[in-house]
Amino acid sequence: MAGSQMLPKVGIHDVAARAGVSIATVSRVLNQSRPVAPELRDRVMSAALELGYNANLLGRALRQGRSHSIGLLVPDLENPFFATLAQQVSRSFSRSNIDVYICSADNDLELERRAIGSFLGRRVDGLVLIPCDETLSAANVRMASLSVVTIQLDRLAKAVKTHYVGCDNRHGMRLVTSHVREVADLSRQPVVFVGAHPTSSSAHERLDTFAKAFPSAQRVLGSFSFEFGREAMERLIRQGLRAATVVTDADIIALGVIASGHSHGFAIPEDFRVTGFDDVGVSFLAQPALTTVRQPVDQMTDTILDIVLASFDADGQTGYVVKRFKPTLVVRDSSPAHDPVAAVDADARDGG
Amino acid sequence: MAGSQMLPKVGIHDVAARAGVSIATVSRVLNQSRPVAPELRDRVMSAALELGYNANLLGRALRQGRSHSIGLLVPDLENPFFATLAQQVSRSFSRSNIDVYICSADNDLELERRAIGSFLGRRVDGLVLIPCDETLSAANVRMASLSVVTIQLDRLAKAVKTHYVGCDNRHGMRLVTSHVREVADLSRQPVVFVGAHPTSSSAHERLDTFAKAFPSAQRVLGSFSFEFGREAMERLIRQGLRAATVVTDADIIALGVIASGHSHGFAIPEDFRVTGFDDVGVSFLAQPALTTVRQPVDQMTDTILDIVLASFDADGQTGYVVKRFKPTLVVRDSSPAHDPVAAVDADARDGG
DNA sequence: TGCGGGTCGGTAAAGGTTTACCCGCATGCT
DNA sequence: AGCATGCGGGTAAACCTTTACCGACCCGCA
Repeated sequence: MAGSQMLPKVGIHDVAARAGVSIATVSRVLNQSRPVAPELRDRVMSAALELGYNANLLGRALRQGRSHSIGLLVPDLENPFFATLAQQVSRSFSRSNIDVYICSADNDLELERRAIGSFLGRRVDGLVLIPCDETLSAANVRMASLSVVTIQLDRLAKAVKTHYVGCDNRHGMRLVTSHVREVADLSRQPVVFVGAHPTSSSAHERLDTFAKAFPSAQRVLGSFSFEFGREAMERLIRQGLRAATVVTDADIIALGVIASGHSHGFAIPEDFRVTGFDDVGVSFLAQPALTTVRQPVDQMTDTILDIVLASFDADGQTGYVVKRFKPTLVVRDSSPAHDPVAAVDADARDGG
Repeated sequence: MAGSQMLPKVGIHDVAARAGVSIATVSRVLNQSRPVAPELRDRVMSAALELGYNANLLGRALRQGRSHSIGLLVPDLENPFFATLAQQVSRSFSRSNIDVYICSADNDLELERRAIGSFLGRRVDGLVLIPCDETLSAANVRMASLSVVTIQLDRLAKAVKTHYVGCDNRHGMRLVTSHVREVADLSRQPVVFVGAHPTSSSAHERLDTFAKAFPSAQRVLGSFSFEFGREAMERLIRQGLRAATVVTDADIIALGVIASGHSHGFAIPEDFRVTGFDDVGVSFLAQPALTTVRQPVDQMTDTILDIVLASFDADGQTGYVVKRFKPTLVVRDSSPAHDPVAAVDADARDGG
């Protein structure tokens, strides 16, 4: 059950034999780690080419103690925000010729543990983690951080010291609440929160900040998914809600909310205003385009690259980098700046 | 620039020393590769536990010639269909304790080549590829297939023999065209195609089949992205199109089409009917819910697992597995079965 | 001419495992 | 009692690199 002919694996010895030199010379030519006489160099190069030599990175990593790769562990690839982060981390690191290997923990602590263990066993040079759970992932993150430079991304596990790169969720949510307050005050319509259970630091921080701004507002909690957004909205409508501003803590949830609103014949933003968080690709294509909070993803992933590269040189224990980027509010049609009617006009101008 | 204290790496020798046995015994205990006297076994186990031993998988893989991992290379993680495939491949393989490492080629042939080279260098036990380009990826795929069991997924590179798992795109598109033809014939409205350039086999097959069914229909071609779907629809509307059935070859494109239609004030499905392909998670939340073609993703990834496992036992060159699953048509509101008015009633029944 | 130093090739060790092979011991059978 | 057998432990080789170290050679300078 394999190809027509699996080529016999060719190693550095084979190349050396064919070129009539020692393996050391081959290695030096291939890695340019020391000058080699032009004639030998050519012989080695063509031998390698003819044999189709492909270095065994296991041997190299074993010897060097470096694998030229990092691991990236996300809780769920189907969450488009994490997919975007993954793509962008790959992009940032590809510039430095460091392979990025992505794993999904599938929102499961045991899988998260296993994946981290495998990454460590394969001696990745760095580990970027988006922990599943604010408290329960702590042990997993700690295990990683003891062996390799570890950067938590977007979410932060409690009580474990590592580098962290994310956005200022409290600031982001404050942008939303103050944006939302104007309309809410004028219309005297309620503000409700639909978001993930605060079991991840980002959900936690966003919910906290919302609760401070609207202490008595109703809150419906669930998971980071389309389905939950939809169910939550169904429930609210079933409870008799007919007009409100719905603040969510993730675009995917907001999309579910909007879908449910539509399917019940409500108009957005006239009946319900909706806001998201993250600014994933789809959100500006939602109908209506989603007001949301944008995170500077490429700056974030560039910072991660910097941390990893810095960890290579200075292996003395410097402090931990903790970087929270300021997110920005992107006001779109799902929750217009002032009153819905004006916004509809703006939309018509824009679209027509 | 590291943790408080990076623990010194503990190897099998350390465990052996602490347990007062030889490294062979340690290895045998840890892998249960041969029976060991209970007393020694316990000593080894507790020694390993106390030292926090974590096997170096590089050493193991080097020795065994197997890494207990496979690579999965996708063209673009931000395409939700590929994200779903990736997630599901991970799930299937996690049951067999084989790590799945995901890389994104970012739709770039050179990155694709590099990623495959790295996977091979790290001696993955199998490689699952979704080639970027039907013709230009051939060399990359071939390189992989010469070294390791290679399965092409969803897309098939021309003129290179490997295993293949995908869906019957022609059948899927025929389901769409015959579904669409009824309405089109009645309403005498045009049918247009909006889809990706036929540079991948799936795009190719879908376009082909559509063209056979509607030879004179207009076609707008671009990339597998929201943005393209939107631009294409903008262009069509600018050209004066006011009512039509828009057949797309991917849900993400369909979502772009719908968004653009909405933003110009058209009603869907009354003015424009729209169909997608793939049935990604968002599509049933689209407004209106998207008619699309569903691929049996979990069956597909289970098949991949079977192929890889089979390749472990029988390393004699058996033939290649080529499996095309029959997709199914999922009719939703974006393109109702018969006439739009009836469909709106159905929607109301369903939603209310 | 003799010697110091620089250049560059080779030899061998090291990195962490698994496993083929060997050996000692105990057991059981004749 | 003697021998075959088998169980279970250890030693060392092998997997594929990189690289420290050595040594040969050449050049230039005194």
